[in-house]
Amino acid sequence: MSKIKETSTHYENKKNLGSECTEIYAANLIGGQWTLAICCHLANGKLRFGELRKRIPNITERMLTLQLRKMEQNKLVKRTVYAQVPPRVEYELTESALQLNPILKQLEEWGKKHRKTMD
Amino acid sequence: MSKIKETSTHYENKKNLGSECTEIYAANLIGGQWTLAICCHLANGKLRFGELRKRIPNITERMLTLQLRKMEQNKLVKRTVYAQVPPRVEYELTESALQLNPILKQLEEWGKKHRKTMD
DNA sequence: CTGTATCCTATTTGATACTG
DNA sequence: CAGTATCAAATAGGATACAG
Repeated sequence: MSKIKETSTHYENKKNLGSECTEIYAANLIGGQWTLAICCHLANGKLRFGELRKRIPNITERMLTLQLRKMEQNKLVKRTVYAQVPPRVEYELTESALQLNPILKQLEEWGKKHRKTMD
Repeated sequence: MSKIKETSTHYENKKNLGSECTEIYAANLIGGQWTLAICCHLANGKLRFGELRKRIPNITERMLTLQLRKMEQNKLVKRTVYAQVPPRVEYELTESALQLNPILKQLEEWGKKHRKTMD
């Protein structure tokens, strides 16, 4: 999740597609490899960093951090830091992200049906 | 869109996420950079290769071909070749892809609202 | 017209070690 | 506990030329 170079054609294309077409913009928000996995696990309430890490198989600390930061920027998660030793940080979905849930449910339904047509 | 190496951890992770969680599987299907753009333009009926290329700004022939092939594999588009000279190839959305449309509409609605919260 | 082939750059993800 | 830093691998995307 390195910083995207703002002069590349690739960057331009992605930006243009997203700004012209809102469903593309939305798909880009949830399209990260771990984004929806994190959403699933936060759907039932807030979790700490370490809890998320344990629940999501194979994710590295690095990727978890990067995804959470990106989702925070995109206003999909809220991050709360408690001034303690040892540190305690909790993550939860924003109001906006919660409104995504019914849509994801439908996507899941569609995916189940579609999968059957794939054999 | 190079061939994915089936021994990499990256590949394993992606596969596992997609097979456990159907909404992730579905999101992966529509997550390509040009996938939804192509869907939009095919939503109102079949189009030829060249028509698609003209309507989608900045896409190269290479990327259009790659995306269409991927979508064909994923059973999102149907490809019809007419045995003529010069060649004529038409693309159209499959039944299954058409059922995705209402969901994309909702995603679009959500995106519009969400965008406002981003300032 | 509808693609392929080749080469190259950009971006994402992973492994590992380390810090406050 | 909750991250960062660094380096390397893998994947995606783009430019251009060319073929059936």
